[in-house]
Amino acid sequence: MTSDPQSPPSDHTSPVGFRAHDHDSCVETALAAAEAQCKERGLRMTPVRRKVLEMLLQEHRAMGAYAILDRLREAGFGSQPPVAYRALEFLVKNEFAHKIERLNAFVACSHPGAAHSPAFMICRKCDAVAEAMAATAKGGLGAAARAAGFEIERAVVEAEGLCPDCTEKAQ
Amino acid sequence: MTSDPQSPPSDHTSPVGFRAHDHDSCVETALAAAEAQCKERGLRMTPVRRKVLEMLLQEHRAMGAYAILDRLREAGFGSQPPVAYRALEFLVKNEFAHKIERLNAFVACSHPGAAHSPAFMICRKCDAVAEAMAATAKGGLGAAARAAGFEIERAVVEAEGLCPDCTEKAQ
DNA sequence: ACTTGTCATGTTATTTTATATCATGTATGT
DNA sequence: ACATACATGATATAAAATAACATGACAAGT
Ligand SMILES: [Zn+2]
Ligand SMILES: [Zn+2]
Ligand SMILES: [Zn+2]
Ligand SMILES: [Zn+2]
Repeated sequence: MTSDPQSPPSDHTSPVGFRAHDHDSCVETALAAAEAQCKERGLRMTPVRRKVLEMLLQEHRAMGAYAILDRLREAGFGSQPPVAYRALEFLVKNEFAHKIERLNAFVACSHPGAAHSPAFMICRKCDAVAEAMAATAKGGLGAAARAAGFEIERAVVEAEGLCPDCTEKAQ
Repeated sequence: MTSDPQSPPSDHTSPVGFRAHDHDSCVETALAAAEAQCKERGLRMTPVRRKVLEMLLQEHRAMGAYAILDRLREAGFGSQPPVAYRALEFLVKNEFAHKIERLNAFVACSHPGAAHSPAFMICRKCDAVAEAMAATAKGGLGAAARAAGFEIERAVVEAEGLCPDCTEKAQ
């Protein structure tokens, strides 16, 4: 399923979300990378899990658990909530995907493998999501945390706004 | 209404930024400030809204909508979800309170009045919440956003970890 | 005082998101 | 083949949030 048949040739640059890129190969690459990771770390990339990851990669935007579930049903997998939630739990725990708290939705990771604390830019118009690496330990929050004696273990950074496309269209 | 009639003189160590402080006066001050703000801005601080804000200030930690609703019922207000959600919507919209997305819960604002983009430190053990001012426009995310052509309008920053108290106890 | 418009509250019902639990199935190591 | 751990499937329920509609309070203008 090609979302954009004639995507520009080699513009596969960093903040993946908002830049044109060869999506098919991007999906395949990421899937292969995930499989490799699983082998390496002794994890099981089962059919449901792979299917969910594939969907998230294809969409390249945040998807709700029940939207995912619908597609799983169509694809012949189990059709009850736990099926989707369990696959998502696996993908999130192992950092193949992330949860966007603000949307109660999920998105494929753009930096698989690399241990990271992600920051997201979420377009409020088209729901596109781009993932950047966040340096939580630095910056104002890190300083505030140290001052307060708070031990940061994990951080959620979600910026909402307009993606380049939607900004243009809004002229 | 004091939730704790014989509260010890100065051991009311609910964490504002995880620091002991005179909570009663902190609540009263904040409530008064909110009322003043409302007058100034032509908003209506009605009984339900005041009660909810008071609860959030008293608790000084994240509270779920349904916990709030329970207390509203006890206090003789309406007992159906919209009652709580509407009061919360008002408080959040006008920045007297914030929603903690990660917890589906709400917390009173620690910097009322000041226009701000908050960042939270949430203790995973005791649920205490401290609010810091975030400089989203600066920092790595701001840079990434500018590079990607993304217009940040609003940002959620939520750090999870251990507060000083819980860190100590964990020795 | 009466009318009108706006905003707030209350209630019912429903939707959306997420888990708990138990039974069954599948891979893996011995 | 057996024991074990892990995955899936299905039923049921919980938790969080909203839609829709009726009623009530209140102020502004007449
Ligand atoms: Zn990632
Ligand atoms: Zn957009
Ligand atoms: Zn605040
Ligand atoms: Zn704590």
